[in-house]
Amino acid sequence: MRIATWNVNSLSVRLPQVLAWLQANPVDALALQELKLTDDKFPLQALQEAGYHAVSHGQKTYNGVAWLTRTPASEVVRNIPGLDDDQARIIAVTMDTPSGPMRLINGYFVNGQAPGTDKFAYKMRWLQALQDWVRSEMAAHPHLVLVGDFNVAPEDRDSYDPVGLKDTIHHTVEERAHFQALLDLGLIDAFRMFEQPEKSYSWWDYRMLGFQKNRGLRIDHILVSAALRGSVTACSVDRLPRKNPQPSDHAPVVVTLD
DNA sequence: ATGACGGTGTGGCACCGA
Repeated sequence: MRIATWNVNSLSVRLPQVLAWLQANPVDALALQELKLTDDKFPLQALQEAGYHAVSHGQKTYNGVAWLTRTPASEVVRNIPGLDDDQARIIAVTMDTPSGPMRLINGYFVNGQAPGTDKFAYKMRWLQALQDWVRSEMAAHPHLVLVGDFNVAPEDRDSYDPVGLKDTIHHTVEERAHFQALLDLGLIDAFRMFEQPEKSYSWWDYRMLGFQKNRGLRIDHILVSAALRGSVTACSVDRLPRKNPQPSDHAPVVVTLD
């Protein structure tokens, strides 16, 4: 079984690439972020014709998340329960698998702009609410995967310039502590379970030849619960879509489970 | 220090992303 996450930076623009990628990579579930469209504009039919069920939590202009699944999804939750949030950043579903139900949480985490700003304070509040909610989700669902665009580079090796960017957004002690707190709940960073190429990233700035120079960040993650750890056999970034004409600035991350 | 690129909205640019 394969599960993937991809920040597509506008599903309207990227739909042909998503369909092409799914044809080449027929994963069992794909989490999308930054749809930048409302649910009434969600391309449900095209995705169904590609063989996927889909549930979305859309929003105009910004944010928006969705799950595409091979089998129908149930127990759909949109946004963090109890958090008053006008931004569409979370969608969670349960998917039946051969080894039982699996809880799939997809997040488009807050960017945060810069430490000291209102947006950074919102990021901290949001991360705390997420942590509290994920804790309860894990108690209810032993087989759980938390994926998405975390907007956090967990360690120095996840950044092309950890010295120059020290304490800037994605690199702050506070953001990294929140990422660590998710690991402390018992989640495991699937990507780091395996040997990886040095300077592995999932996002590259559109500007200044960021991708060509591999000036990127690893901010898109797949975390798995302890009960799933033994079944994870691979996890990697697929850089190919970043080479497309009109690419998203993010590349998909894929995990394989037995 | 700033902007660089790309997407969106309703515009002649501003805002946001990371």
